[in-house]
Amino acid sequence: MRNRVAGSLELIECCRPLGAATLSDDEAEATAALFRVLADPARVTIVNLLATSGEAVCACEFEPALRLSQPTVSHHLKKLTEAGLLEREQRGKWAYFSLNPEANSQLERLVRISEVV
Amino acid sequence: MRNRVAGSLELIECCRPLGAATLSDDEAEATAALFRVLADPARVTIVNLLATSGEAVCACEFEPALRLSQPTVSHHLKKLTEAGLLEREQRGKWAYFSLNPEANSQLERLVRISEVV
DNA sequence: TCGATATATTGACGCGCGTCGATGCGAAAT
DNA sequence: ATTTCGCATCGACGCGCGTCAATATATCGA
Repeated sequence: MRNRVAGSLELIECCRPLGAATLSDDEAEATAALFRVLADPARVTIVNLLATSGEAVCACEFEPALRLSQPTVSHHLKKLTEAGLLEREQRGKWAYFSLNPEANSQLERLVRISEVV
Repeated sequence: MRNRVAGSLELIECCRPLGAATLSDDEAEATAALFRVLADPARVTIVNLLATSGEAVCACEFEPALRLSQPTVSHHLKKLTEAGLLEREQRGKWAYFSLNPEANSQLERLVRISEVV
């Protein structure tokens, strides 16, 4: 703090002190983690493709759409699934992915950081 | 694509081909860039503090609230300002920051990637 | 003008992440 | 059982980012 002059009791305010944070350190980290999952153009595209598709999509379809190697696509799908945004379903030897129904509410939670609750 | 067996005309579909992406490469990158700006707990906290404060806040207040050095706080404030989420105002030797009125609409744009337009 | 204070910039360091080739694993087909 | 195919995992590489100390810049007060 810079509002107390050394050797004096006089107070010099540069501004009103901030109230306590409404987000704990853990909550801020969790929110940032969710943002981090979507902070990549490939993962944004995957979510958008699934949203416009409306149904489960085979993993092999993303490779040409993203123009990325198979291990990289698998890596992105795993990150999105771990974050709870995607659901994975095994059909024979194919893996199908779809948007988790709770994805929208998770994203809406992100927007609330800029709104007074 | 893997739906055509070599040496045969038979088609084996693993799934219906995806339609064209509704997001261009540039749009996906721009969306990811906005996510990336908020993919840090310090920046999430800054936005949240400004939202709950409701008014402009002196830069010096963030240093104790975030428990980060002054150069690091300045770095985060710059990133948020460059992204159009914050507005900067000089008052004497103090720098005041506030939420850009367009911040909410920018964040709402992010949510739409998971919704069919 | 000179010193003090607030903020921005620079340079450097370490860590995490996106990416790929190689490999492993499981399921289906022959 | 063996082969083939789809996907996951591993190991490695390069790049970008968060962080800080040091320094520069700017503004105010004496």
